[in-house]
Amino acid sequence: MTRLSSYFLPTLKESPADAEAISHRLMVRAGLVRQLGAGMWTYLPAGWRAHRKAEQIVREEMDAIGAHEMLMPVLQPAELWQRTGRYAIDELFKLKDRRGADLVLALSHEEPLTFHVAREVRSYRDLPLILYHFQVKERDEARPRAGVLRTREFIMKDSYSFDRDAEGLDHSYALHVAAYDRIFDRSGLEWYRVESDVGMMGGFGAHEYMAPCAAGENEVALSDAGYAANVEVASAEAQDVDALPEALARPEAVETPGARTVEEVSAQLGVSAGALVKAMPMLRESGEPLLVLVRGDHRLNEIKLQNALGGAVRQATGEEIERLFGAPAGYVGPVGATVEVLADEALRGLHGLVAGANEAGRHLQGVEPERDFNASWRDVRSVVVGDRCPSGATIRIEPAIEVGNIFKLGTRYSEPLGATYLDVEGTERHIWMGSYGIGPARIAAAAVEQFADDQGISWPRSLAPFDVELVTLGKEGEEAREVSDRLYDELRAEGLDVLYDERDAGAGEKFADAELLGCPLRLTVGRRGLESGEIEAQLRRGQEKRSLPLDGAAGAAAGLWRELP
RNA sequence: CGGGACGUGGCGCAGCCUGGUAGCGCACCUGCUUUGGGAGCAGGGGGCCGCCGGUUCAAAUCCGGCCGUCCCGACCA
Repeated sequence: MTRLSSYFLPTLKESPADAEAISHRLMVRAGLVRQLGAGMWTYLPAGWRAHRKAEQIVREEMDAIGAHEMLMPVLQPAELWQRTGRYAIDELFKLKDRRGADLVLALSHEEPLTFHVAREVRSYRDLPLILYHFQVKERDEARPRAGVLRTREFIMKDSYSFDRDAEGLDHSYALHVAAYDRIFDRSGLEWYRVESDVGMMGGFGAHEYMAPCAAGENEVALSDAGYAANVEVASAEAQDVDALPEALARPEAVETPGARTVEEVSAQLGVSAGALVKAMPMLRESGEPLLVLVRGDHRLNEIKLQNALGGAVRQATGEEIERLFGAPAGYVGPVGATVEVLADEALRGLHGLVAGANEAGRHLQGVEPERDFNASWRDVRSVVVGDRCPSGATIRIEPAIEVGNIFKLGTRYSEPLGATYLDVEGTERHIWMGSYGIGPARIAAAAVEQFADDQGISWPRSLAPFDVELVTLGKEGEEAREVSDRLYDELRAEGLDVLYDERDAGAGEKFADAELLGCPLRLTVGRRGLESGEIEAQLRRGQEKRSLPLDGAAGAAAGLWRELP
């Protein structure tokens, strides 16, 4: 029985002062969630219903690819994490029990599941296997934000695939791609599957599922030709530099006193930023200096750089620049450089460039790569709007929230945790793994972000906390109330989840609350409609109103509901 | 972790500069009226002014420290 008069749905007329993101404001205002602390959120009954709707979609599609649901603890021995090297992660909550034993709160569950599989799986006959659970994750986030979008504790569906070899992993990965595509279609979201960085998960090969929305923390590069990648890894053909200076027979020095930045140099010399060579002094993990070059109007993408180098790099400090690169910051350049030089592909074939002269207050004009300096060529810049994707279509960039991710882990965890099996020949081999996450809370919040209007939330049918909100304007003892009570039972008999607003409140207040909560269909029973034998249906998305004959209204409403987005 | 802002009934805010019995709107409770788009009138309840310390005859107000929360950036399985 979900009668609003006895339900816990505390709605707010005004947004909390500290709420910025649309989903943050509306989910609080609609009475779905409440904050307990930074990055710590309570789901109130209606919010939890939406969360569970998302979970159920995920559960059904995981089961459909033969995955098996289970449950693992959040509290875990630190030792497992020390073995995989992930104990050092800053986001990992670490604690001790009363005897002083080291424990962690899991931020993901590769370690415990691999531990179990290592002990139970012996033979190739036990593989492949896909296991999953919905469990709380704990992450000591540097900055929780945007309500429920980035929290320190959240529920995640994480599944893990265990295969005999790389081909098996490819198959498990493909199964997940298919399942995830269906999950996000069913959830009613606008979404993209994009190429992504593997990040701290390790492994090789990854995609992210992104829901475009204003509050998104990620940027995705997209093209009409179907290109879709996180800008962290996106690759595209650069636009030409307009007004490239004319080529010179050899580099010529020019005085550029005080000009250290691209803006200052291009202004002083009157050339476009794209005609400059931006030279960034970096240090590899080993301490080896490395000079990285990108076009002046481009930005270095450190993730792409690290992936290209296969190791970590960092920017050199001012002191290191003078000592290892032989020039003050702002005047370092590739011509005559004594360190390793790595150049971005977008510089290839250009001429008439301006680069640091490796002495204070001077730059070189007319620089030409490959004639005036040698470098190894890599794609290490961030793509920008207007670049061309591999199919030649124009790149656009949209903010988006990551709602799911899939990783090919390989033997990243099976090796340190000893997860092996015996193959047909009796040879011991490491299990090939994949890991796959989905955040139901983010699915719900992304839906709020994508479909909200001035009146409030507008849920997709598949995620709404209730299918129908039934608003009665009749009071106890009146005909309209009796009709509403009957309709409530009939709607439930049609299999619909109904929130019945029979509060002793004004019509305006009820309508406003219904629109704020955002159930896809609102039915209104009032004296006015009954006089002509009708009740009113309002489709939340678009707020179109229709009259339904009172006779057979429940069946008609159910039919209407089934056609909603 | 760097930068910025804010902590005053449940929510949104004023009061602080210039120290002197804490206020407004919404919400809440009671009564009457009202009832298809956040009603009206009357009455009423509720605040360690984030915490600790200092200055002062006197601190929401001035000073110091701490804690908390939000925003930008860095970071982000």
